[in-house]
Amino acid sequence: MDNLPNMRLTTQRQIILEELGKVTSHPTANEVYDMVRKRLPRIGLGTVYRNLELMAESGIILKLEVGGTQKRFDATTESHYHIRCTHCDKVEDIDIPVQYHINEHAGRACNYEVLGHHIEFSGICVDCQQVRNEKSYN
Amino acid sequence: MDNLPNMRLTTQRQIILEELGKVTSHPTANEVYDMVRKRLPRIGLGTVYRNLELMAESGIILKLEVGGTQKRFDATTESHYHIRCTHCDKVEDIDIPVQYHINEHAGRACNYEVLGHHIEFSGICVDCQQVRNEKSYN
DNA sequence: TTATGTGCAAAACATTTGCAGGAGT
DNA sequence: ACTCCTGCAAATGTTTTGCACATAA
Repeated sequence: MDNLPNMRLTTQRQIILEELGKVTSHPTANEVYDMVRKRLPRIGLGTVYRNLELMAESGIILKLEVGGTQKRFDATTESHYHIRCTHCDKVEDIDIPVQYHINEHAGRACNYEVLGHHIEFSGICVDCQQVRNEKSYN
Repeated sequence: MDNLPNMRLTTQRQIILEELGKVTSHPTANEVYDMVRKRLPRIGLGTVYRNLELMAESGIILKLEVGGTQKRFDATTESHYHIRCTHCDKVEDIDIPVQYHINEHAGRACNYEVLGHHIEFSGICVDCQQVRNEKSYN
């Protein structure tokens, strides 16, 4: 945040960043709002959106352009991949090596100036597998 | 559509499918609505949404869970990847081989039952590169 | 005939924005 | 002081839904 000129260090920004840093989930703006509101009850949802957007632009957090209806945010900016549960829509990190070379691959295959890529796996998380198994015993 | 029991072959469905098949772009529901409305002026946007969703569920079209604010749809159901322009938000197919094996990779790395994956590249399309070049001559 | 589908309009969400007052620098 | 930022509320944009009527099977 301090690497951006004209970006003030407000209480709201500090707390948003702190709360985002506390979790390993990939919360939506609304979830961040709920977390932050416990410490700053009067904060506005607009402020949360504005600041998550700004921080993502300046690169101190990551905005996940994943499927689903809501954007998600992540305090970790290192490149990594995600897996989303098709049942409960939870998003988790997945620990497989990032395929840096496929950007060049893609660059050769199209006329775009390729900037990056994101791999999103879909599957069924352990919790939802469990629920399914319990159901099949009925 | 005919592989689904209880799914009637209505004029609306046929035309939605036909129009989607005509284009190689990856139209949003609203864009499909505009295309279809030229032939069926009284069709409702809700009908378009309902049917795109149903067809995607039954596997005769593809719903792209890409970034951006709107869902996009594709008459091609074969697995392939996409690139999205970070300037104009256009989505195009990208012709690099699908990495079937990385699902197994992912399966070993997490406890999910991995169902599939999608790679979304981001970059700048030729049109937007052009615009940028023109601007820099000012 | 009857379950399913449609058009229309309203509702439900997610996100953005305008503005007057508040707070970092 | 002088911007930039915030809270609030209203606006916007996308998708879903309720319902009475229509229509494919």
